[in-house]
Amino acid sequence: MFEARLLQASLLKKILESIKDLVESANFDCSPEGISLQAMDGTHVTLINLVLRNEGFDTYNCDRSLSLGLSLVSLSKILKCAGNDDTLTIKARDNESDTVTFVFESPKNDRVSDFEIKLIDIKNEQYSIRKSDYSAVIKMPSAELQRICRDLSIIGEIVTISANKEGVKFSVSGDSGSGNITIKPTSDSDVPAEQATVIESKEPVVLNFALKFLSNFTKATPLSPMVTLSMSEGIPVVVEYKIEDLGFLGFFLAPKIE
Amino acid sequence: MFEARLLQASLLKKILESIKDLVESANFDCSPEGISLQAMDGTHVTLINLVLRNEGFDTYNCDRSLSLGLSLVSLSKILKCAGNDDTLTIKARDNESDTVTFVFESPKNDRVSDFEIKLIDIKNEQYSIRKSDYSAVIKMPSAELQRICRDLSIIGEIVTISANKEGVKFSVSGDSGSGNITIKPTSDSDVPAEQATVIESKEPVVLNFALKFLSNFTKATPLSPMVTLSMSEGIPVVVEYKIEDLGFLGFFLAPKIE
DNA sequence: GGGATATTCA
DNA sequence: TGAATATCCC
Repeated sequence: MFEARLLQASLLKKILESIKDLVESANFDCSPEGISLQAMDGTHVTLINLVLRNEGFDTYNCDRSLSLGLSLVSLSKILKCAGNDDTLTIKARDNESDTVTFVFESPKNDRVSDFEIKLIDIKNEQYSIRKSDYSAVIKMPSAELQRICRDLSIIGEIVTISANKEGVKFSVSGDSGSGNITIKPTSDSDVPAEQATVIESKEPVVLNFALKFLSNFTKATPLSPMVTLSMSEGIPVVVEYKIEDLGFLGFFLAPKIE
Repeated sequence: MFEARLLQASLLKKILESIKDLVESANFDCSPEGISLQAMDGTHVTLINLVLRNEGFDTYNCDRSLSLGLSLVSLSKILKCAGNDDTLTIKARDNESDTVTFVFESPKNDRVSDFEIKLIDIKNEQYSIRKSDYSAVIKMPSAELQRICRDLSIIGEIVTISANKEGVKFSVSGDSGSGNITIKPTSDSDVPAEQATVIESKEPVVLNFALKFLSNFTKATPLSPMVTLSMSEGIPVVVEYKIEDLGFLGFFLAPKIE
């Protein structure tokens, strides 16, 4: 028996909005510690790494680990049926059951909806997610990254991110011209630390990425006011959104080699 | 000579939006008491029952009864030409005339439009609308019914409505899974009576309906903040929207027999 | 009040 | 199928 109750169904809604266009289906790995999901897109360019720790749930009961394979499109459809302030309870029997139940309850408890989704058998690939000692780690407002990706997508398809101690430059060029957006670490001491842009740079890095994917990642913006980009030469960038109290949603994107 | 003046042309606009996809043409039966319309869809699954009482009109003159047969699609096209705050005057000569005139006037009276539509000869079938003593009568926010129909349409095509004193359950199942939405009577005394969900249940009922039609009925949502569902085993459900001061728009839908 | 999304019209 | 609009959410 697995049962996890989340006060804000909208959290999972936002998570699905930001991953459903990247991956068709994935296993939600439920263990006593929490729920996690790792999945790669069809072209194996991006990897999604979602971690939701048990402490972040209103209630969390998981006797033994189980993998819930779900169509992310179906799940996102069902989550659209949740009211904006509904709570969510996820219920699954055990490994033999072939469905999982999502229960939404309105704040006043005058409306309860439950949806059953069929489970899909997905072979559980283990992706090695190694903690690297990144050359550059940038913490910045997530809305700003979203805006940058949106703006640069108008110009071209590939963005060059150059980071050093002084700042981070996002460069793009296309048929109609080219553009650069540079952000600098926050110096204004009026800005609270949680909202400050911070660059930790061990050595300068320059990497190219497909804007299409980066833009897609920024759909997770509603999850967190801040985002971190971790980069090293030759390995995937990590774009990570903390999910308050619960965990985080990370996206890995392999750089384009010219 | 028939002449009826309505302060809000938008009311008739909303009425037509919610019925024009169900019935091609219908008779507007004008009598000294008001205007009424009964019509069935082509497949004889739904019946529309519209009542607009004379008191609700700004002015209302009708010497003797007459039936105005109109193409609802044409009428709805013409009503689209009305400004949002325009008043509407409906004018018809008598039974010999073959047109009816719709006059729109802007609030400041600086713009007057008039449209003439050809009358159609439609044989006036009398549908027996018997007031039944329903097993369950549910009054609920119309937006909530609309939301429920929209959400459940994502999952499947047939909804099972089960009503008893405790609540009303809308159930649906489809390829990807199944879902139930249950609403309970309002217990919160802070909610004004006009906005409260109320269930009058004589005996439990369980009925199946095609969601397609129910969803269509909910296009009438802009007419009223509340809607009532009246149900008894084996007879059509009535979905009724009160139209303030004027009357009501009711939809009858025969249940699906399994 | 601005952005995003859902619905409607062309 | 795309664009404009209306509604909802932030």
